[in-house]
Amino acid sequence: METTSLTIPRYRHVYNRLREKIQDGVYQPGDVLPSENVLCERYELTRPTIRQSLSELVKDGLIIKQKGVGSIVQKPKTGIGILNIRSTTSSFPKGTLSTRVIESPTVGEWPSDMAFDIEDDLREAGCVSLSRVRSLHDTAVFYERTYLPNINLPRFTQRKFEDKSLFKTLAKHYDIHVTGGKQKIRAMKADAHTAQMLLLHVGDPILQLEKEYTTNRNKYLFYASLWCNTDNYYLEGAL
Amino acid sequence: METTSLTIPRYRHVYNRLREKIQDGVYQPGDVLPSENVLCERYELTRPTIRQSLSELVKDGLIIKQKGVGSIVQKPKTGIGILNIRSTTSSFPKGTLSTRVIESPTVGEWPSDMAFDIEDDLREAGCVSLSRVRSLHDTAVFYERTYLPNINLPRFTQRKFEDKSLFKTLAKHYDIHVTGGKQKIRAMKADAHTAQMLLLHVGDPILQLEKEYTTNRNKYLFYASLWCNTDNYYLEGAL
DNA sequence: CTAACTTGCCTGTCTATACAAGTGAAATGG
DNA sequence: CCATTTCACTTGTATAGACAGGCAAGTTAG
Repeated sequence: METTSLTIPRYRHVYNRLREKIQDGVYQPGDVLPSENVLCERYELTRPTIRQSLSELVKDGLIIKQKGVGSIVQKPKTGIGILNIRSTTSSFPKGTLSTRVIESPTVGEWPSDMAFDIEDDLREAGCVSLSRVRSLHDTAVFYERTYLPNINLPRFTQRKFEDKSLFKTLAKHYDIHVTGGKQKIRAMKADAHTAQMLLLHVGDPILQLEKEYTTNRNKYLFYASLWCNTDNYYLEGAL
Repeated sequence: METTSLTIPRYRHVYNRLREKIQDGVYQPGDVLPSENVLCERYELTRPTIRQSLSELVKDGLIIKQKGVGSIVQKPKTGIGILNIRSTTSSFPKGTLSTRVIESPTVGEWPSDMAFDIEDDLREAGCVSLSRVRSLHDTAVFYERTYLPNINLPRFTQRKFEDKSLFKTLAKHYDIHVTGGKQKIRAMKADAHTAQMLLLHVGDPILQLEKEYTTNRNKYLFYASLWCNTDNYYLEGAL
């Protein structure tokens, strides 16, 4: 019997609430969040749990903590927040990012020029790939190709990703949660295809990211390649 | 009275030990680290403390954790590990990275084109800047300019950074520890000066990083600009 | 021999508590 | 009025223990 853990951890619940309040402007940049002890009372949790929520906000760069002072809300990012682990869509305020699906999910082979080594199990299972272009304020900012192992993903190729994020789809329908990963970054010249996708000229400098995501499912990794136009927007992230 | 905290936290001590053992090959890639309970006994600490050490190793991408299995050692990075918070020198095995000082620490003004807003206090204090070129296997991989506020840094301009890292110098002589930060990344064409530093041609695609570091000292921030040649080495980091 | 079950080990989550140490404002004393 | 001390509040570090849930190997029943 598969016992999917549909209960989200409490620290994540608090993280979500606080993040909403920061992104909605309830807590303004420069403000100090309620102290850890106050949050303990408010959410009826103990301090280690609250601290775990706050440390996730630090990871995202939404707050910084100062000993003897508190948790200070940071100014929202002006660039593209895809350096950290959150899904792309959740890195932007609602409505600012638009997505165009170039290639719907298709079953096929793994690409030959993967930036990461993949295990034989995954290679044999084959690969589901899709590609999208994301735009910010009507300028194409990045072109993304995602590769997932074709294991236990019933009806995946028929799903739509227009409005939903891939991360949420994986979580909701397949109980797959991203737990971590690695990335590689380099600068390169745009080739013909990428230039077309990002509305640039061939040879323009673009930024390439290769990502490997680990999940709660043992040995289930998936991959994404991104090409970014950074003429107007930096990539941003916390250290 | 200044009471400098010269005792390092225990979780950091364990982190350092484990990291040494991983980088020295005592624990090989694919190996499972001793379980948390075993580490508790070995270092005579409790599990939350051990877990904090391990979570730092996860941040660095040195291990990943798998529920029901353990902490699995990852393959060492083949690229440049400057996306995370560690100092540049500590991101490389000893002896692989060479540093050439282009401009020794000099007191002057802040640059006019800073990627981050700086507070008035810092601006008025003036700025100490230095620049270095770092090479990996005889190829120049990045050119780095560092900017520090000129506050309480006696004899700083006379110090040498040839062999020591800036992070260690700040920690040892001034008790300044880096606690976090932000970064911005973009792709651009090399200008004349950068091309000369990195032995490239003008117009070649290079990667630019702007970093803002926060420290344990209240309101003491410092900054670094990096230009990277990613022709041969990716930038790598954990998510 | 194979499939189902049991068991032990492992990490993930959470509680309850304690003390150390940094910060800033209020109280105090000259 | 100003400098110093005190104090309340904050986060940082650490202990001790509990229960859940994933994983793999060994055991047992068919």
